[in-house]
This record gives sequence, C-alpha cells and structure tokens, in this order.
Amino acid sequence: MARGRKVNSNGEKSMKLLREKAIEIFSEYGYFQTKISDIVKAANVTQPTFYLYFESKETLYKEIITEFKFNLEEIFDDTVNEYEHHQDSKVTIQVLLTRIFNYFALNPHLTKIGLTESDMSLNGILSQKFKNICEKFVSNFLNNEIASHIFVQSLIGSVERVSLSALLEENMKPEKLAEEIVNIYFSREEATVSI
Amino acid sequence: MARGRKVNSNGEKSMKLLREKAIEIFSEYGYFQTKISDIVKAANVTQPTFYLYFESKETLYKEIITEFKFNLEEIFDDTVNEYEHHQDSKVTIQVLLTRIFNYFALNPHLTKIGLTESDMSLNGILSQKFKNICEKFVSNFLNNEIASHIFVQSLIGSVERVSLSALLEENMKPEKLAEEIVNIYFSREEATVSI
Amino acid sequence: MARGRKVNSNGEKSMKLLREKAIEIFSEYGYFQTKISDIVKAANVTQPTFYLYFESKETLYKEIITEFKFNLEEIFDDTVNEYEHHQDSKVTIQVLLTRIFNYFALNPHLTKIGLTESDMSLNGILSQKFKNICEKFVSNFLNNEIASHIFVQSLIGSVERVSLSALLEENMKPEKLAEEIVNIYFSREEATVSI
Amino acid sequence: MARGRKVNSNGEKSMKLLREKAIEIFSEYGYFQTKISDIVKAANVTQPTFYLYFESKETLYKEIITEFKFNLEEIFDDTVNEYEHHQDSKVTIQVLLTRIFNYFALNPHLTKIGLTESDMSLNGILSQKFKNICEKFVSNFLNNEIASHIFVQSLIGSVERVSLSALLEENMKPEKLAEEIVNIYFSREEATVSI
DNA sequence: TATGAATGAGCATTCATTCAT
DNA sequence: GATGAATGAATGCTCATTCAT
Repeated sequence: MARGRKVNSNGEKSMKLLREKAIEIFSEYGYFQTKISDIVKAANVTQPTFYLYFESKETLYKEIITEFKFNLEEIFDDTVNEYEHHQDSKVTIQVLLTRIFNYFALNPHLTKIGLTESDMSLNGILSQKFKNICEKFVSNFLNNEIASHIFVQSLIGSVERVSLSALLEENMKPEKLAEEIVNIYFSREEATVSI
Repeated sequence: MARGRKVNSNGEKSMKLLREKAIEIFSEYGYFQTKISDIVKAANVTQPTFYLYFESKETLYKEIITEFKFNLEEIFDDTVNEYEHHQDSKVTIQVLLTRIFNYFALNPHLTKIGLTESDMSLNGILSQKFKNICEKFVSNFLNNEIASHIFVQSLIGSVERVSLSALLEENMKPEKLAEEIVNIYFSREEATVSI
Repeated sequence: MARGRKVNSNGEKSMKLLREKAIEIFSEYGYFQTKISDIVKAANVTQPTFYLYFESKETLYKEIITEFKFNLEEIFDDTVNEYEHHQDSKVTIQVLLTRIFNYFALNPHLTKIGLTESDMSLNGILSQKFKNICEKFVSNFLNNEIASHIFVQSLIGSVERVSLSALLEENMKPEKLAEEIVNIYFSREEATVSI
Repeated sequence: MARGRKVNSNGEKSMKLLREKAIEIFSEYGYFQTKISDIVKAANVTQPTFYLYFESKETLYKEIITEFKFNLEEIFDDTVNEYEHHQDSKVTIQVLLTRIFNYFALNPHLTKIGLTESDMSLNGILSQKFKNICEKFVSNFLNNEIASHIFVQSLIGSVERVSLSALLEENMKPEKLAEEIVNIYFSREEATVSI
C-alpha cells in the first residue's frame, strides 16, 4: 500500500486542521472521552501524523486551554487599558463583558472547553482581574472585604453559566447578556448605561 | 491474606465504606481518573468486593449523582412548601440558599462531584425550580421574559461558583454566603433580611 | 441477617436438587457457560452449599459424564448377556438400540451432555463394544477389517445424531428409530425383524 | 522489544498468521479454553495486534465457522450442479462425499471446529441439501417420509463421526471412506460404483 | 510530510472457591 | 446443614504512543 507524503499535502494545513478538529471533539466529548483516533479520523490523517505536530494528547489540550486563557486576558487587559481613565467602572465592565461574550460566541468550542475544564475555570483566570476592576465600584456600597470577595466570585459564576447556557446553547446576543448582567450587578441606584 | 470472609466483616459496612471512599476519590480525581483499584484500596477490600455491592463503576457514579440531585430537590421542595404563604420571596430564597449551602458544607465531596459533573450541573436540576420562585420577585423590576431568564441563570451560576470557591475551598459560612447572594440579587430597594 | 441451617432443610435433598439442576443447566449452556451461581440459584441455595456436596464444578461435571457412561455400559452389557446365545445379531442390535434410545428419552439432559461432550462421545464409550457385536454380522458381507471399522464408526455416528435430533428434538419414538437404523445397517438381504 | 513497527512487518501476513493460529488453537482447546493470549503468543505478536485485525475473540470464531460453512456449501452446490443430469444419485453422493472428505483432510483444524461446534454441526448446514439429493434414491426403497428423514440424519451422523475419527484421527483415505459410506447407505441391490 | 504496523501499560469485570459465623 | 462476606487469579479489551518505510 502506498505510503509517504500525500499529494497536495501541506504541513501547516494538516496541523491547523488537527487543532480545529481537536477543539471540536474535546468540546463535545471532554478530554478523557476524546481519542486521538477520533481526532485524526476527523482530520482525515493517520495517527503518526498527529505526533508530527503535537507532542501528546495532553500537550495539545494544555495548549488549547492556554490559548483560551491568553485570549481572554488579552481582551481583558486591552479593555482595561483603553478605559483606564473612564470614571464609571460600570461602563468599563459592560464593555468588557460584551467583548468577552463576543469572543465566546465566535469561539464556541474553545469556550466550552475553557469553561468546563474545572481545574481552570474563569475563576482562576479572571478572579484577580475582576477584583481590581470591581473594587472602585464595589466599595461604594459594599461594606466589607468579604462581601466584595463574594461579589466577584458571584459575578464570575454568572458569566460562566450565562455563557454556557444563554450564549452558547440558546444563542442569545452578547450585547444583551452583558447588559443584563451589568443590570443585575451594577444598578443599585442608577439606570443601565447604553453603549 | 486468606480467601473468604474476613473476621468481623459486615456487608452493610463495606458497602457504605466503598461508597464513601468512591465519593471522596471521584470528587478529587474525577470520573475517568478514578480507578476501581483506587476505591477498593482506600476501602481496604479487593476488587471483586466492589462488584458485590455495585454493578459497575458507571452505575455507582450515576447513583451518586442521583443522590445529590435528589437531596437537593428535597431541600428545595421542602423549603418552598414551608414558605409557600410567605409574602416576601426574598426571605424564602435566603432560607433556601442557606439550607443548600449548609447541605453542601456537610457534603463537600458529593457537592464537588455534583457541581463539577458538567452534564448535570445545578442548571439542569434547579433551573426551573428557581425560575418559579424568582418569578414573583423578578416581575417587580424586570421588564421582560428574557431578562428574567438570564437573571435565573445568573443566580444559578453565582450559587455554583460561590459554592465551589468560597464555601468549599475557603470555608466561608453558609449563612453569610446566602446573605450576600441575596443582597446582590434581591436588594434593589429594600434592606437585607436577617434570619 | 439470619444464617445457619434452613428450616426443613435436608442435605440429601439439597444435593439431589443441585445435581439435577446442574444437569439441566449444563445441558442447555455447556460446561463453560454454566456458572456455579446459576446452578445454586436454580436450586435455591447459596454457593457454599454447593461445595458442601461437590468438590468443584469440574468434579461434578465429570461425575455426571461418568454416570452417563456407566448407565450406557450397563444397558449394553445386560443386553449382550441376555442375548448372548441368540443367533441373529440383528435382533440383538435392534433390542440394544431400542433400550439405549429409551434410556436417552428418559434422560434427555444427561444425554445431551454426554453426546455433546466431544472429549467423550459414544465413540469412546461404545466403539469397542459395538465392534464386538457387529463382528459376526459384518463378516458376512464386509470383505475386510477396514470396512468393518468404518461400518462401526458410521453406526455410532448415526446413533449420536439421530439421538440428538430425531429423538431429543423431534421426540420420535425410540422403537421406531431403532428399527430404522437397523433397517439401514443390517438389511442387506433379509427383511427387518420385529420385536 | 521496542514499540512500533517491526522490521519487515506486513499486515496481510500477520492477519493470516493470527487466523491460522487461532484455528489451530480453537480446534485443539475449544472456544472457551482458547485465550487471546495463546493465539497471539503462537503468532508471535502482542494482544493489541490481534485487535488490529479482528473485532473480538467471538467475532473471529464466528468468521471461522462461517468460512467452514461457506466452503462446505460451495462444494455441495458445485457438485450437485455438475452432476445435475446424472441418472444415478449414488454416484453423485459418492463424488460429493469424496470431495467433502478431501476438503476436511486438507483443513483438519477448521473441520474439527466446524464439526465440534454443536450449535452448528453438519446437521444445520447440510440437512436440507442432503435431503434433496437423497430423495430420489431413497424413495425407491423407503416406504415413508419419516424413514427418509431418519435416513438422512443417520447419513449426516455417519459423515460427522467418520470424519472426526477415521479421517482426521486415523488418517484414512477420503476416497475409501466415501466408498464405504456409500456402500452402507446405497447398496441395497447393486454393487458399489467405482469412480 | 506522511503512513502501515506494532506495542506497553493499564483497567474493568468475572468466576470458582473459601473463611467465619 | 447452611449462609454472608470476601478474595485470587484471570481475561478481554483499549488507547496513547512509536518504529520502519
């Protein structure tokens, strides 16, 4: 049987395809129920080809998680920098959430992996960053440190669940979701902002 | 070790021990990384003993998930029945959350399994029930159906994340957590209740 | 839970019941697919009780095979003795086959085990005996040793298959079967005998 | 031994070797006493290699049985077609038996499996076909339906037993066996044919 | 660059058998 | 005479990974 390089084959392409298929399948079946054989079948290559581009199943998975985390932090940092001098943190947060939800909507499989992967979760990635942003706002009406800690965790939980359900499963609009969450968390006395 | 019955052995006890250890180990390592051999080692019995009491690894896991779900629904239904005629749904919810958090605190391993098991999640178990309770309250200040849907999902996400982090990892008090969550979600105009 | 001797229990009875059920189940499922747990379940006792009466699964099976073989040889020897001085071996054989088929019909399960158990088969049990009987008759029209050897094997094969199919599955009459077989094998020039 | 492809390894060859060894071992020890580990040891490969070529132990066994059955039916049908217009069915049967015995002699292990596997047996495979061929001949001297049914079963039993004993164990000649069987069953008035 | 062929290491499950009561 | 509880010893099968081509 013929062996060796496939006609029209192209390393860059194979690698990208493998990663894409891996993300799809990981997101659907989870790490342990995803077999290398499934991934390569979906990418229409053989198992050794997988190892041409990735060190191992675990490495690829970690790369994917890292990519998710990296993108998320980038969105976060960019937004914060941009809005650094904005006086109303509520606005910042609504913009931030809108961008995050938009990113999630554009990368549903990657997001499902990132949010489901319990060892990581948004909590690990964003807890401190959210804390910083919320601080100013929160200190206005929350009387103590503990309350604000819980406030942030609660917010993160909301974002996680709403992302998995309303956004990814029910296809609601990112903007709408961001607005509603901000409404819940940051509308004690004022009306919602519109951006 | 010789074959046959151990001195002072007792089936009821062995089964309970196996289930307990299984819950601990499942909660720490997850379904796929938990081996029957780990469970029986922890319970100090051999593998066939496991199959004396449980049909399979999968069956046991499902039993455990079902137990969690059942207890949670029971807490929910009992509380709702008890507070059926209470006029302030905020109070009902605060009591409910307090009880749920207390149950979680008493069953940390089981809770970790239940909340981590993505296929189920609180969402699946409690979404509709929470929706019913929140409805009255929510209609007061949320103008539409979609907003209230997101409100409920957000609340569930908050409970999930706060349970996993503040409650189980940081050992915060159930009462405190319930109070704070209610403060976030149900204190538009009024002050928090104390129970 | 209560342990110890069952009310009305009786060793002799348990043992007999176990053997009977074992024969039934062995005959239906074969040695390897029959589990001790099946046998004791059918006899409504527990596994250790089995070992009270039988050394092992294998021992019981061998006992059963031996019983079959013994009975068969007894029928054979009795008949041969009885008809020792009969001049027509055709008659002897028809009587013999009738008795064998009758025994098979009365012990269908045991027979199925005995005839299916390839390591034994009628061949091992009866080959030599049949040879002796047939000899006189055979020498009349078979010219050589080899032919008579095949003649006997063929006869045994016929008895085996007819027993398993026509007798045990289709419930044909033992007498009829014996007559037909004799017709096939011993009716060169003469008419069939009637007994 | 290192992992990965062996020097000069060749899938086709491995698969064939595995099947051959499987047939040998199945025929010697039977289905239940044959372990995958025995088969792969004999073929000098490891267990996963077995599963590279066969779905399961059971599947392979069934494939083997099917192969036996298929070959046998082919011999049968070819012969019958070839001798369709021959007037003497005795000749047809003698040719047929000769060919069957030759096939058995060339495939002793496969034959042992096929004839021992009680759920199938020649009876299941050939009963109806033999019935058709014998019909013409049988009607000449057998007065009724039942007698002819038993005649066919008897013939099949003869073929089975003679194959297992005289042919495979005692290495008698296929031609000789066919001749003798025909002599027994089809020589009422005439002499045996020689082919 | 890519594949055909193979393997190391592990894991869930089964079953005959045996002790302690 | 009989049982509840337990175990030793397999055994089929899977999967990530790796060599030779």
